[in-house]
Amino acid sequence: MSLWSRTRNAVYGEITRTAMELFLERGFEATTIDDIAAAAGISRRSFFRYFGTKEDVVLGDLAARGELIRDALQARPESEDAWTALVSAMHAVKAGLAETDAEMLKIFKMVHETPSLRARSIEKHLQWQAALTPEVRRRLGADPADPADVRAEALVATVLTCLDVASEAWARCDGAVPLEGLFDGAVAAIRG
Amino acid sequence: MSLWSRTRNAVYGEITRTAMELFLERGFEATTIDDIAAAAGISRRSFFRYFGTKEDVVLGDLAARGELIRDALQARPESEDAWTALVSAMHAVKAGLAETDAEMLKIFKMVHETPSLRARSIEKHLQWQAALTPEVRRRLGADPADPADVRAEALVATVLTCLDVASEAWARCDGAVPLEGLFDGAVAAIRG
DNA sequence: GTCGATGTGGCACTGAGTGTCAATGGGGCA
DNA sequence: TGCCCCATTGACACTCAGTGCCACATCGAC
Repeated sequence: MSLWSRTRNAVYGEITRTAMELFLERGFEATTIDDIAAAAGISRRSFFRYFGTKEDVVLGDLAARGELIRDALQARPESEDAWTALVSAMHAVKAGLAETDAEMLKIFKMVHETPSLRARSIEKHLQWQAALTPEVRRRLGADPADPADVRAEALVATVLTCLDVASEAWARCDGAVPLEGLFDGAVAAIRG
Repeated sequence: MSLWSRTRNAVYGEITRTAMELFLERGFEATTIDDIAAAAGISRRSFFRYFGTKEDVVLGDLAARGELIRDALQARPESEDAWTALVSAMHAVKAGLAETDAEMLKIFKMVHETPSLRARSIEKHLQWQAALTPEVRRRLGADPADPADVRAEALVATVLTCLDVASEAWARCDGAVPLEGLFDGAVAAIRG
């Protein structure tokens, strides 16, 4: 058990490192799974035992971040209104995906430039949305079974949209303006 | 010229009709392009001369709708603030994609249930966003070259998000609640 | 040491999407 | 009418992502 999971984690990390290196070097679409497998010293078939799709190598841990935001949201005081709590929760998990800002910037740009990555990234955001909505529904005192009550969905989706807009602007200006400020700017534009 | 474009339009329509029939009958992913081509009486290769991807058969004319919304937005009086103009523009183009509400509901559900369709659909929304942002920027008096000014992007993206949330709720409750009301509910939740 | 569970590689397959090429057939022109 | 240009088409081969299957190796438990 211990050895198995250790080697598994090691292989997982090795694939991720190797693949990201290739992606950033020659581009996401120009890198085939055969390339990654060969460079990581595994078989093509084994790659798919670690990652469901090529996109998951880049966006894999993005799904887990949804849980982080949800936890941060639940930690917000009950006295805060839903909108404020959501915005505060987003601030609490602003930690990056990559080691450095420069690397994160490269990844962001790659995601925005590659249609399939962009699409998957948005799918992940939809998962965040699903993870956050119940708590917001609770705070609003909405009937969880009422499908016509879209208030919680609207609030959650809008805050995530603000993050999206901020991320895109951050990548567009090469990280010159801090992401946090851009997010606050977007939030302020919606509810000044 | 005339005959060519006429036959081309005819074939285009024939593929669309045949494919949608198959999609609604046995599902989007269970229908292969070979199935569509065979049913429409064309070759597999010709299918790709009319549609870039299988998703485009379902979402093809969705792209053009972005231009419609932009035109509706430009038609709004200058005295309206950006948010109100955007919401009004959305109302102006609420016309459906399908003949009947029942058919539209089926299509909506298919899109929401199929990951690849869902992703493409959101990509189209991003195109709408790009089409609408310049006009909103103008109305806000923002510097078109300032990448750090995210107000216009935030407003546009949020209104489109409201539409998305409303559409999903509409499909979830089987069209029992009118889409327009759901959209208004989402908008009110953001800016009551 | 044997047994079951788990990881791995190899192979074949489906299905989307692309490039190429020869054949067909309409439209314009002498 | 005959000829040439050009768009469309089908057929074939190809790349690449992703999946199912099977045989083999290896780790841990008994």
